[in-house]
Amino acid sequence: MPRATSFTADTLADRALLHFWVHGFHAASMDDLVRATGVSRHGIYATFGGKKALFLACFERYQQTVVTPAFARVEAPGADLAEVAAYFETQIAQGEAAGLPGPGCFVANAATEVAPSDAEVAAKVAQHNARLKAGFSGVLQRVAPSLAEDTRSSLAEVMVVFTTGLWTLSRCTSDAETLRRAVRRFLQLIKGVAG
Amino acid sequence: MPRATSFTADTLADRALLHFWVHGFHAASMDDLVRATGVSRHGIYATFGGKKALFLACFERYQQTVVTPAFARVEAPGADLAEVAAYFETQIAQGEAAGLPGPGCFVANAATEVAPSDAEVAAKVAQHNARLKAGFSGVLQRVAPSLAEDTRSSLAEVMVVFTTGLWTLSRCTSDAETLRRAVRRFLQLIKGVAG
DNA sequence: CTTGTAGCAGAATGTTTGTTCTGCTACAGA
DNA sequence: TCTGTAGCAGAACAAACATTCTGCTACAAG
Repeated sequence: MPRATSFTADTLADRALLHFWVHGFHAASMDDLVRATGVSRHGIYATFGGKKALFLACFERYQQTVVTPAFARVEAPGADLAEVAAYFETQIAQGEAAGLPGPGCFVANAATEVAPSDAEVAAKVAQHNARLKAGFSGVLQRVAPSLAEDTRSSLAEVMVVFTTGLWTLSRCTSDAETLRRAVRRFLQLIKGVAG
Repeated sequence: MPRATSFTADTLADRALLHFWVHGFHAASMDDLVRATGVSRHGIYATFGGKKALFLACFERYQQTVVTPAFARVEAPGADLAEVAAYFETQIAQGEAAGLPGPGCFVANAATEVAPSDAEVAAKVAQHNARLKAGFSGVLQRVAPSLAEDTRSSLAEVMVVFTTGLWTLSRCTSDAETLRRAVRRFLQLIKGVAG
């Protein structure tokens, strides 16, 4: 029997994700990725087949390990705006921990850099945004059941837009406290309409 | 006397801007830029010195030819939220005219792709965001002079975040009408607090 | 029309990219 | 202790990249 592999597809994707997240797709070379993951070129190609496929795997992994845990509380039955606040806080703190300017949101980065020239990534981004909108919409339904459906829908859209802007700015703004102030004020605006 | 140049630095930057705007920095090769601008490699290098310098010139040019005209009405004395609405509409329509998914905002794109690894670009992005905030803050001061200063400041921050998200989404969302709905709803939220 | 300057197109250069290949090594079974 | 399978590190590769160079060409002045 030959020796076992020293990594799994998931651990490889996790480490590559961190690198793509900070540096983006084009600026991350395979040499960088080999260094960052500790996995040989051969290992990466044998596992995923290429750079683009690795990127897509990282996208999936980001959903599973970052978005789902952070957004689950918003999607949970009974969630209200406090859960939305907690979601924002989690992601801002994550950027802060990585040393600001933070990496922002992997999906928002991919939307800007890769999606315009890649239909596969664009579809995944649209799917992610739809998920956010559904989550926010659920909270609004709970907090303000008397709201008309199209009002709720457009408010959820506003929250998606705000969320996206937050991650874009957290990539180049070195002041997490300003972002926190904006989040608090934004949630007050929503509360003003929704209850 | 030799023949005159068939382009000016400004027209060259204008054409390169369009290409960078849609494709981003890394995905735009010099070959692409030569094709897109109609200016020879020699001409580009003689005028700006390199790809990075060309990109910075495009940034400057974007401020002059896109941001300043579109944002001037917001910065004008006497501007109110209708001018903010017009600013958003101008940029959404611009994306639509370019064929959605639109190119978004050149600055927001640069913030995501280039700023994290380039201090010069990061500084320009920060400057741009400060300008937006100042413009929005001026409108709020006019519309709601009774608001406390820190309330106005954080509301302006919220508007900057929303604006940034709007351009990021307009790059991958094929539905300008949804963005328009979100803009209308967002301005209603602001009005609810400010006037 | 001649002339000479400087812009132009495209070839050439050296580096870096993504990808593939090769020889060696670790290690589970006999 | 042997054996052979399969992972590993690094060399090797072609393509693409930003940049530089070269010979030709257009054109304003005389």
